[in-house]
Amino acid sequence: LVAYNAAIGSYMNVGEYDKALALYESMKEKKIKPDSITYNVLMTGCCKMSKYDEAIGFLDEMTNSKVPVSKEVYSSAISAYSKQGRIAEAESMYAQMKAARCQPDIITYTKLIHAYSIAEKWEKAYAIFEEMMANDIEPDVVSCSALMRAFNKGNQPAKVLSLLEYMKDKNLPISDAICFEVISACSLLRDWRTAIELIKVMEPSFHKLSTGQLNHLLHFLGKSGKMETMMKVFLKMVASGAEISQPTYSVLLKNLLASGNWRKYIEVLQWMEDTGIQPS
RNA sequence: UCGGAGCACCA
Repeated sequence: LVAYNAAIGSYMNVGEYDKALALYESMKEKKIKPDSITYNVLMTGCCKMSKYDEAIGFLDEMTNSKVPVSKEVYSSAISAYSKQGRIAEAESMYAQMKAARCQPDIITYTKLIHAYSIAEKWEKAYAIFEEMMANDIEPDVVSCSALMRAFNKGNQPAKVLSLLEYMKDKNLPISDAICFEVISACSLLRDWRTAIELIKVMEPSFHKLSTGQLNHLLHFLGKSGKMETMMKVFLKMVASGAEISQPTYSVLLKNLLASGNWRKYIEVLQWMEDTGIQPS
């Protein structure tokens, strides 16, 4: 059983849905009864490939064959529904979970918060967050970032900033995800000063950021007219030995052009050529 | 053996 579960999971991770399914069929032929882990692996695998209906299909098979539904499976089902925008069904899974006396944990709560963020219901997301705390579960950095996402999508940037204060009080680390949510919030509030301060705090860990994140940062700085800071960050990227690719140059050039800084524009174009990157 | 958020340009 364990070997089957692991193998099905591996096929799912590399996108071999048919092979995973074949294994599932073969285990049934051999009278090996799939357990809740088997079903959860199948469901999460389906979700990764956006096969949500198939995921729900496995949930049905699971309940039909009386396999007990674990909290992991409830959580996966909540995601499967919410990612399709079926929030009512996600809510009903949560209700069933409670009815089955299955204790939601921090991951379940985070998925619910995320579900409401997809559904653009920040009030509901916040209510889940409070429910979680009422159940003596301490928010962590992931649940906070999920709630921040919901706040930003609902145009509640001030709430993002107060959540940030809460996190500082609790000594929660400020992850890069949190940072980008806060930057988005500052952007909505046109509060560049707070954003720039935050970027300064992140500076020592620039080398850990992905290229996408660095480009996002440059994009934000440019958009807010902080050309000097943008160039400074860029030079730090170069100095830290990061691979600078064409999209990074595009962001720089676009912003320099928009701000009318054509001298710098030409200079950057020159750097780009020097490093052998073709302009698109 | 299984479950959670976030990541730019372009499209």
